[in-house]
Amino acid sequence: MAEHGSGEGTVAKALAVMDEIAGFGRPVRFAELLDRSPYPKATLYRFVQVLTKQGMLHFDPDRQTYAPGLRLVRLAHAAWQTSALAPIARPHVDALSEAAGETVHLAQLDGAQVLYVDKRNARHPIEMYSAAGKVGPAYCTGVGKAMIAFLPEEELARVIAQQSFHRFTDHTYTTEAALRVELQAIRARGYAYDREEHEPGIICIAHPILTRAGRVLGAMSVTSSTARTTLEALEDHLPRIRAAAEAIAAEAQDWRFPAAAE
Amino acid sequence: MAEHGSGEGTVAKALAVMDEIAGFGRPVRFAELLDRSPYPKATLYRFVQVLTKQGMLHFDPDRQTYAPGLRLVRLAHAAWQTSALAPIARPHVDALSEAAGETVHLAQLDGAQVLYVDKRNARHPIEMYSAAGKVGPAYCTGVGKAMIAFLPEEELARVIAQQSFHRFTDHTYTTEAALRVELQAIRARGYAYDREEHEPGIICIAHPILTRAGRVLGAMSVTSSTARTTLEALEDHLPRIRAAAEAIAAEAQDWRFPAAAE
DNA sequence: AACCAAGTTTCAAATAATGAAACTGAACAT
DNA sequence: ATGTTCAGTTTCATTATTTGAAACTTGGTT
Repeated sequence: MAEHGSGEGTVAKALAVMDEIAGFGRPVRFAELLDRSPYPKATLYRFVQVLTKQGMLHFDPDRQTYAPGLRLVRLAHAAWQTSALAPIARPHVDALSEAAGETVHLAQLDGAQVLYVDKRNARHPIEMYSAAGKVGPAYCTGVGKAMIAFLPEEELARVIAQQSFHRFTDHTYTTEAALRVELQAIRARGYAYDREEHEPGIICIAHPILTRAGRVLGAMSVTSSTARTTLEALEDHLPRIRAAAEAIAAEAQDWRFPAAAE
Repeated sequence: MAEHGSGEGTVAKALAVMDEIAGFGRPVRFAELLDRSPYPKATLYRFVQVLTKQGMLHFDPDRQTYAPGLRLVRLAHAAWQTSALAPIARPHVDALSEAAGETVHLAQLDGAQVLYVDKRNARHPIEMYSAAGKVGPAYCTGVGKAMIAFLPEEELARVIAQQSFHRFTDHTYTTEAALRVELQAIRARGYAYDREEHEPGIICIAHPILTRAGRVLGAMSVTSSTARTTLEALEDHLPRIRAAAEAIAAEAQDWRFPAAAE
């Protein structure tokens, strides 16, 4: 009856193992995993076996290492395509980066983190998965703040509770109170700035993407560096960003999937 | 003791549900899923609940639909990055498409299917997830044939047994016997052609990526259309393709992950 | 108000997950 | 050769999770 701490479902545990492996950022040996894992050898072993047989992990027999598997890439493809935001936003992201001549990010909120779902880079035409799939902190990025500012209070509280408030730069807001003041300003203004809060020299202007009902779908930002421009200059792009964000919201809202064709 | 047919592990079942949902290619309602699912209502319900809580599925409360979730995108990012092939191959894929002025595909074998892990398009600079993550048949694509031709017999037999041999075009090989002859020719030649076997008007030349020991890592192709060129003309790119494939193989082979930096 | 369909909860029985310990086998040292 | 260590694998009685029929709730429809 009473929660005993060990009852969170087999699926959840298996996925935690996936996260662990993905977190390494490189192929790992079983023993390395075991060190970090709360599970006994036999249990972890079986998880890894099952996940490998399922294609969620790939085992390299030469090096005896495990890495996230191809089935994930297949599933993620479906996730991206099916998402109500990313495919719709794509042409707008393209157009915006073209017009602004700067890097454009499209992000969604994934729990308490920011997940970049698309990116268009100004110089190099684009960066692939390296961009899509990356996560970042919500409390000190333009897109992060633009999204959480418009969350209902209950959810916002949950998200804030999970922020690390690590001081990345001198400009990082490192307390809930300071962040709350900033979020209030963002709500009043309608969009967010990143004043080198996450990375020195990197600034951006970020706009939320909201449904008519005010639900947060994502955010979009135009990013540059202090070496190239200023926040004031970036603000020139505001009308475009706002227009793009609103267009995306409208399309995402009205959108129904076409009846499955072939 | 005896296999009872119903014992394949909870994790496997949950992943089957994921596949089912991903297969729809659009957000689905619970009832739709239930129709196609072998599980009773309560069981499927719990799976969907758990997967949603885990972020593997996303539930749209407005439309009451489920779709693959953001956690997948995060995990797939790790899969792509960690893969011993894709990140290494990227610059080579870039260079090859630049030099050839044609579309370049990078693929791996995922079970009996071809999974495209990267793509560079001649005209538009690139296509995102829409390309990476896509799957195709192994028996009638250039990259597919280039890979399976170099599989050890035992594995090849298993893969061939899983091919549909659907006739996509007049040129599709539709029997195992015919395919076996073609694979023999590919082994002799060292690379593969696609003579409009999958899509009318689409031709390509595909080269396997093999370790020194002969293990299949993937394949790479230069693709064009009969409207623009001929197979003979495409063959001019062979030296480049071969060089790229060999360079990738060499790098992938020697590659150790850098000691985890920050 | 009665009906229906979609979604949610319950609970005893059936099944699968658990993990300590024993085992295997390779790599290396003696 | 022989022993030692360590990484990886298997076993099996115990434990706790999953299962699914059925009952229930909810919201929309006739």
